[in-house]
Amino acid sequence: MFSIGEFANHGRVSVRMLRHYDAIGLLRPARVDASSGYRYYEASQLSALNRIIALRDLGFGLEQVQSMLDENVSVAQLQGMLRLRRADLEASLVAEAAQLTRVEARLRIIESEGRMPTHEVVIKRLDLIRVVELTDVAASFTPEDIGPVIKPLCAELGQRLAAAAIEPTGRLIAYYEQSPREDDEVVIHAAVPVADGSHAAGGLAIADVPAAEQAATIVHRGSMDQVLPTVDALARWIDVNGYRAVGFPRELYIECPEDEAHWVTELQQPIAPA
Amino acid sequence: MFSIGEFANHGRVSVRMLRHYDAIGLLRPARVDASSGYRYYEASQLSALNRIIALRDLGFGLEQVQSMLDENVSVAQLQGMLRLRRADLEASLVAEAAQLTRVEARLRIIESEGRMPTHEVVIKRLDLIRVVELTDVAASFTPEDIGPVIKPLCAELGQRLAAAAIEPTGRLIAYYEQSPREDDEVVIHAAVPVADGSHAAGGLAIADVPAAEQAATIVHRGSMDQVLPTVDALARWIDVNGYRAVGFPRELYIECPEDEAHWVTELQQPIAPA
DNA sequence: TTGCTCCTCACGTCACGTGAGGTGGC
DNA sequence: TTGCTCCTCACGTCACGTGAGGTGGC
Repeated sequence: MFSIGEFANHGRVSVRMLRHYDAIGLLRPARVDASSGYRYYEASQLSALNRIIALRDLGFGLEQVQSMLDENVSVAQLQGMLRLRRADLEASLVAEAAQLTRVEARLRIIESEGRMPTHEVVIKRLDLIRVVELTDVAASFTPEDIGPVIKPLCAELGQRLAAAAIEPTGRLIAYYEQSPREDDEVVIHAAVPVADGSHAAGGLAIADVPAAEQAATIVHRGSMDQVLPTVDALARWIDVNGYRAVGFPRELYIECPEDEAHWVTELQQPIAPA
Repeated sequence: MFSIGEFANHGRVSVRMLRHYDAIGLLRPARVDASSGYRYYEASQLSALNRIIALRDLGFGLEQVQSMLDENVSVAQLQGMLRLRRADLEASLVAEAAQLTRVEARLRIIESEGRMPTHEVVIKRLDLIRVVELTDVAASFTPEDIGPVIKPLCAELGQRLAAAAIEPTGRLIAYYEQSPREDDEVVIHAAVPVADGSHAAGGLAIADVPAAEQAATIVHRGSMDQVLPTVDALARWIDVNGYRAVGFPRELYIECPEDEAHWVTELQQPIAPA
C-alpha cells in the first residue's frame, strides 16, 4: 500500500492529479481511511495509472480516457476514436504549420521594413451573394483606368435602383473579371445585394457573386485613387503566405462619405493553398 | 456608424467577441449610447479589429495582442515576442508530431493484435540517484542467467545494509551494464538509494545512477522469471515510436511480497530520438 | 402586437495549480 | 514542539458560447 504521496512519486504525477482522478472516478484508491480520509493505493494500480497517462498523452480528454478503459468498449470503437484523434492531430498540425508560416512571414517583414505591417490581412469565408448589377469594361486593372469607368457606373446603378424601386440589402460591391482575351482589359461589375426572390428590372442584371471558402481581405482607408499600395500589400501577403488567387478580386464599399479621403473599403481576394 | 451587429458582420466575428474585447479594453466602441448602452463602431475601426484578429490568428493571447498594439512597444520587443511565438510553435509541432506517431503506432498494434496493448509504456524523466550497491556478473541478459545471480546479490545487500546500519531512502534498484567485452556478459548492480552525505561502509560501494531526460518505462506484474515478454514489449515500443535506447536498463522493485507472483516492478530504459 | 436587436449578468468549458485553513502521527 | 503529509473547499486559468431575463424601436 502506498500513501498518495508515494504513489504520486512512483507514477511521476502530482498529488493533485490523483485527487482529481479520484474525484471524477477515473482512478479510485484501493482503500480510503474512513476517519482520516487518507487515500491508499496498491502497487498494482500503477498499471492503471500508466494506462491513463499513456492515453492522456495521446491527446485524449479524461472523459474519453475513461470510456476507452471501460471493459465494454469494443475494438471497433477504440479504432474509431484513434482514427478520429489521428485526423484531429493531422488537421492541427496543418493549422499550426500555417500559423508558423505567418509568424515567420511577419518576422521577415519586420526585419526588412523595420516595423509591423500597417495593412493587416485577414482570411475570411465569403458567402454567395445574390446581386443586381451593371457591367462595363476598363482598359486595365489600374486606378487610372478603373476610376473613370466605375464612378459613372455606380452613379447609374444608383439611379436605376431608385427608378426600379429596388431596396438593396447591403452595400455596394465591385468585382473585376479578367477578360478572356489576352490583353489587360477587365470587365467591371458594380453590384448591390438584393433579397433572394428579386427579379431583373430597369435594365439591371441579376447575378450571383460566388462564395469562397477562403478569401484574403484587407481594409483600405482613403480615396480609391490611392488603392494601389493596398492592392500590392494584399498580393504580396498572398504570395508570402503560400496561397494563390483563385477568383475575381472584389471591393466592398463599407463607408463612402462625400469626402473620398474618408472612404473605407475592403478588398477581397479568394485564395487557395499554392 | 455601425451597430454592434453590423460591425460584427463586416468583421466576421461574433457579437459576443466584440463585447468581450470591449470588456477587456482591447477594442472600445467609438461611441456608447448613455441611456441604452448600445455600442456603435466606426468603419475605420475595422482596421483595428483586423489587426487584433490577425495577431490572435498568429496564436497570441489577447493580453499579448493588447501589448503588441500599444504604441509604446518597440520593434525589438515585437521581434522578441514573434521569435518566442515561433519557438513555441516549433516545439508544439514537434510534440504533436510525436503524439501522432504514437497514435499511429497504437492503431497498427490494434490492427495486428486485435486489441489494445496491455503493457502500457510511459515516458518519464529519471533523476540522478545516490546509491550504495553491490555488483556481480551474469553470462547474459536473460532471466535464466540473471536470476541466479541477482537473488543472492540482493540478499547479501540487505544483510550488509543491516550490518552497517544504513537506512535506505527508497526501494531496491537493479541496473545492467553491458560488459565492454564483445560477449553477452552483463554487470549486475543491486543498489538502494541513500541520503546524499552517505559514505561507503561494510563493503558496499557508493555510486550515482545517472539521470535521464527521457526514459521509457513499463510496469511488470508477477515473477521476474516471466519478465521477458514485458522487456520485449518495452523494446518494441521504443523502436516503433522512433526512439533508441541510450543507457543502462534498470529495474525498480516497487513491491516484493513473499509470493513472487505478486511482485510489481518497473522496467526503465533511458531513450533518445532515433 | 410580434420580431428583431440590443443590453447585462452569470454559468460552463478542461485539467488541474495554487493557496487557505485545518488535522494527525513522528 | 516543529515538520511533514494528508485532508477539503474554492478560486483561477482563457476566450469566449450559451442561456436567462429584460428593454426599446419598427
